[in-house]
Amino acid sequence: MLTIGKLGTSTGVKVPTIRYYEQIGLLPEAERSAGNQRLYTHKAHERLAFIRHARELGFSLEAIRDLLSLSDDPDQPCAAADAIAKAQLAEVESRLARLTALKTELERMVVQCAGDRISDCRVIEVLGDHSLCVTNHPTIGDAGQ
Amino acid sequence: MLTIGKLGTSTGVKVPTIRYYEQIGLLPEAERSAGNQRLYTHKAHERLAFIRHARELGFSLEAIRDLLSLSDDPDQPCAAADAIAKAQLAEVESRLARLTALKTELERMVVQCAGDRISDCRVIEVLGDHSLCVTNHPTIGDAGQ
DNA sequence: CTTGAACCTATAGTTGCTAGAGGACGTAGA
DNA sequence: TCTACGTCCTCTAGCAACTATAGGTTCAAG
Repeated sequence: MLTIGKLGTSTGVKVPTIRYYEQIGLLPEAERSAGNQRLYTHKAHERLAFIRHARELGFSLEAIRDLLSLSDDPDQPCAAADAIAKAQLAEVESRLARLTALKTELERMVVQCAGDRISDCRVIEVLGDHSLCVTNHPTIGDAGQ
Repeated sequence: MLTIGKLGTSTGVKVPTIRYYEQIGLLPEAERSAGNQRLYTHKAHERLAFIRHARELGFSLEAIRDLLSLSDDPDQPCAAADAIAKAQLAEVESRLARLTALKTELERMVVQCAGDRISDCRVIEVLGDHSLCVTNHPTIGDAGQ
């Protein structure tokens, strides 16, 4: 049986984060010692490691909740888990594409400044005039409330 | 003079977001019509377009606040603006590197499932066992409160 | 002159934590 | 046995950057 601190160090998840996961129901309520301190089994360690790994891969807590409930029921078809992972992959690919475009633009912006005064500054200039921008970005909002 | 709705559609920023930017002081308080509705000048449109463009490039509102105060004062040296942009570029490059690694791993995960039951599901398997993972991720937490 | 879209304020909710206050527990040494 | 210190407990509030909701006003078209 591990204390919350040991569980934290062994999984690489901060103590308040573990309590938070319990609070939102991602982890079951832990057993308690005589003095009311949480005690964790090997199973809990595995579950938390799963969560942590999925978080590293960018899965939302909601997606992880779904994956956990799938893995709790190993006779189910695996299509649902696959779909979640594929959605995640699509997300990552789209973020990747956008970031690559941003990187290009930032590089152009930063290469050098024409002058040494703000009035000649390429950074400010590019940011102020979208038409200087090569890339196509999605809209931030769609206006109208 | 534009209403907030027109300003929103013309810049691609949602109406509540514009009000939010005013509230946190990124945009100056707008003039009001007789009926207390906000009215925007061309200057405000430019400023909001600048903000929006910078947000698209991933700059934080704090960074944008700094850039705006720099551009309000065009005789200052441009080094500070350059530094902000360079920091942003470094950020983007680091996110890009991590995302690329994640993509590889997700692809491996998704390629196909060995079986059609969860118990054989590669997605669940990979997430449950970090040692199946090739890439090096940063820790989510450093444990201990 | 009425309808309905667009506006107003104010407050609360979102995601995924993190930080702080104020106190109890647990263990090692004096 | 005492005491000190690290770890634990609960609870509440805060972070970014918005988004949503409630309940009311204004404005332009028909």
